[in-house]
Amino acid sequence: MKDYVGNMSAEQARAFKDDVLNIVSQIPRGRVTTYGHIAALCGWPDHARMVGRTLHYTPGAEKVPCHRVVNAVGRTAPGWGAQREMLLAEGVNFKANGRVDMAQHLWEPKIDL
DNA sequence: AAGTTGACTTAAA
DNA sequence: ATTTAAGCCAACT
Repeated sequence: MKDYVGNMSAEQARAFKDDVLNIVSQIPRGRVTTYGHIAALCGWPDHARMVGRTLHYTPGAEKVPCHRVVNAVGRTAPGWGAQREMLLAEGVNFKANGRVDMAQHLWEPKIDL
Protein backbone atom coordinates (compact mmCIF):
# COMPACT_ATOMS: atom_id res chain seq x y z
CA MET A 1 0.00 0.00 0.00
CA LYS A 2 1.36 3.34 -0.74
CA ASP A 3 0.23 5.44 2.11
CA TYR A 4 3.21 7.68 1.74
CA VAL A 5 3.18 11.02 0.07
CA GLY A 6 3.49 9.76 -3.46
CA ASN A 7 5.46 10.99 -6.39
CA MET A 8 6.50 14.55 -6.81
CA SER A 9 5.11 16.55 -9.65
CA ALA A 10 7.58 18.10 -12.02
CA GLU A 11 7.04 21.42 -10.32
CA GLN A 12 7.57 19.99 -6.91
CA ALA A 13 10.73 18.32 -8.04
CA ARG A 14 11.93 21.57 -9.49
CA ALA A 15 11.09 23.46 -6.32
CA PHE A 16 12.73 20.77 -4.24
CA LYS A 17 15.95 21.09 -6.16
CA ASP A 18 15.89 24.84 -5.83
CA ASP A 19 15.23 24.64 -2.12
CA VAL A 20 18.03 22.18 -1.61
CA LEU A 21 20.54 24.35 -3.41
CA ASN A 22 19.24 27.41 -1.67
CA ILE A 23 19.57 25.86 1.76
CA VAL A 24 23.00 24.41 1.10
CA SER A 25 24.18 27.81 -0.06
CA GLN A 26 23.32 29.13 3.39
CA ILE A 27 25.50 26.73 5.32
CA PRO A 28 28.00 28.92 7.16
CA ARG A 29 31.68 28.38 6.60
CA GLY A 30 33.17 25.85 8.97
CA ARG A 31 29.81 24.18 9.64
CA VAL A 32 28.09 21.13 8.23
CA THR A 33 24.56 19.82 8.01
CA THR A 34 22.91 16.57 7.04
CA TYR A 35 20.83 15.39 4.11
CA GLY A 36 17.93 14.67 6.39
CA HIS A 37 17.80 18.19 7.79
CA ILE A 38 17.84 19.70 4.35
CA ALA A 39 15.11 17.40 3.11
CA ALA A 40 12.94 18.16 6.11
CA LEU A 41 13.38 21.86 5.64
CA CYS A 42 12.28 21.48 2.05
CA GLY A 43 9.09 19.92 3.26
CA TRP A 44 10.02 16.37 2.23
CA PRO A 45 11.22 14.76 5.43
CA ASP A 46 11.81 11.33 3.92
CA HIS A 47 13.75 12.50 0.90
CA ALA A 48 17.22 12.55 2.35
CA ARG A 49 18.30 10.34 -0.55
CA MET A 50 16.85 12.73 -3.05
CA VAL A 51 18.93 15.49 -1.50
CA GLY A 52 22.01 13.40 -1.98
CA ARG A 53 21.02 12.64 -5.53
CA THR A 54 20.42 16.30 -6.25
CA LEU A 55 23.78 17.37 -4.89
CA HIS A 56 25.51 14.57 -6.70
CA TYR A 57 23.94 14.70 -10.12
CA THR A 58 22.61 18.21 -10.46
CA PRO A 59 24.89 20.54 -12.37
CA GLY A 60 25.24 23.69 -10.33
CA ALA A 61 25.68 21.89 -7.05
CA GLU A 62 29.29 22.86 -7.38
CA LYS A 63 28.25 26.47 -7.05
CA VAL A 64 27.03 25.91 -3.53
CA PRO A 65 29.11 24.61 -0.62
CA CYS A 66 27.81 21.07 -0.99
CA HIS A 67 31.00 19.83 0.65
CA ARG A 68 29.46 21.01 3.90
CA VAL A 69 26.78 18.36 3.64
CA VAL A 70 27.54 15.08 5.37
CA ASN A 71 25.38 12.17 6.42
CA ALA A 72 23.79 11.82 9.82
CA VAL A 73 26.76 10.11 11.40
CA GLY A 74 29.22 12.70 10.15
CA ARG A 75 30.45 10.59 7.25
CA THR A 76 31.71 12.38 4.16
CA ALA A 77 30.43 11.43 0.72
CA PRO A 78 31.79 8.16 -0.71
CA GLY A 79 34.13 8.59 -3.64
CA TRP A 80 34.68 12.23 -2.87
CA GLY A 81 37.97 12.37 -1.06
CA ALA A 82 38.41 16.08 -1.59
CA GLN A 83 35.43 16.85 0.59
CA ARG A 84 37.36 16.02 3.73
CA GLU A 85 40.21 18.31 2.81
CA MET A 86 37.87 21.11 1.88
CA LEU A 87 36.25 20.86 5.28
CA LEU A 88 39.59 20.70 7.00
CA ALA A 89 40.57 23.84 5.16
CA GLU A 90 37.57 25.56 6.73
CA GLY A 91 38.55 24.48 10.20
CA VAL A 92 36.15 21.59 10.53
CA ASN A 93 37.47 19.11 13.03
CA PHE A 94 37.35 15.39 12.31
CA LYS A 95 37.24 12.73 14.98
CA ALA A 96 39.61 9.79 15.09
CA ASN A 97 37.04 7.53 13.45
CA GLY A 98 37.09 9.70 10.34
CA ARG A 99 33.77 11.34 11.08
CA VAL A 100 33.05 15.03 11.36
CA ASP A 101 32.67 16.22 14.91
CA MET A 102 28.96 16.85 14.62
CA ALA A 103 28.53 18.11 18.17
CA GLN A 104 30.89 20.89 17.27
CA HIS A 105 30.12 21.75 13.67
CA LEU A 106 26.57 20.61 12.97
CA TRP A 107 24.54 23.48 11.65
CA GLU A 108 20.81 23.10 12.04
CA PRO A 109 19.24 24.86 9.11
CA LYS A 110 16.54 27.30 9.99
CA ILE A 111 14.92 29.91 7.87
CA ASP A 112 13.24 32.95 9.30
CA LEU A 113 10.39 34.03 7.13
C1' DA B 1 6.48 -2.97 -15.78
C1' DA B 2 9.42 -5.14 -12.23
C1' DG B 3 13.82 -5.04 -10.15
C1' DT B 4 17.93 -2.63 -8.77
C1' DT B 5 20.52 1.32 -7.07
C1' DG B 6 22.04 5.08 -4.15
C1' DA B 7 26.50 11.64 -1.74
C1' DC B 8 20.27 8.47 3.36
C1' DT B 9 18.80 7.02 8.40
C1' DT B 10 18.34 4.19 12.34
C1' DA B 11 19.11 0.23 14.74
C1' DA B 12 21.38 -3.95 15.71
C1' DA B 13 24.89 -7.50 15.60
C1' DA C 1 35.68 -0.70 13.62
C1' DT C 2 32.51 -2.96 10.00
C1' DT C 3 28.39 -5.22 8.18
C1' DT C 4 23.52 -6.38 7.95
C1' DA C 5 18.85 -5.25 7.94
C1' DA C 6 14.91 -2.72 7.31
C1' DG C 7 12.70 1.53 6.10
C1' DC C 8 12.58 5.07 2.84
C1' DC C 9 11.71 7.18 -2.28
C1' DA C 10 13.01 8.95 -6.99
C1' DA C 11 15.86 7.55 -10.78
C1' DC C 12 17.71 4.15 -13.40
C1' DT C 13 17.94 -0.65 -15.95
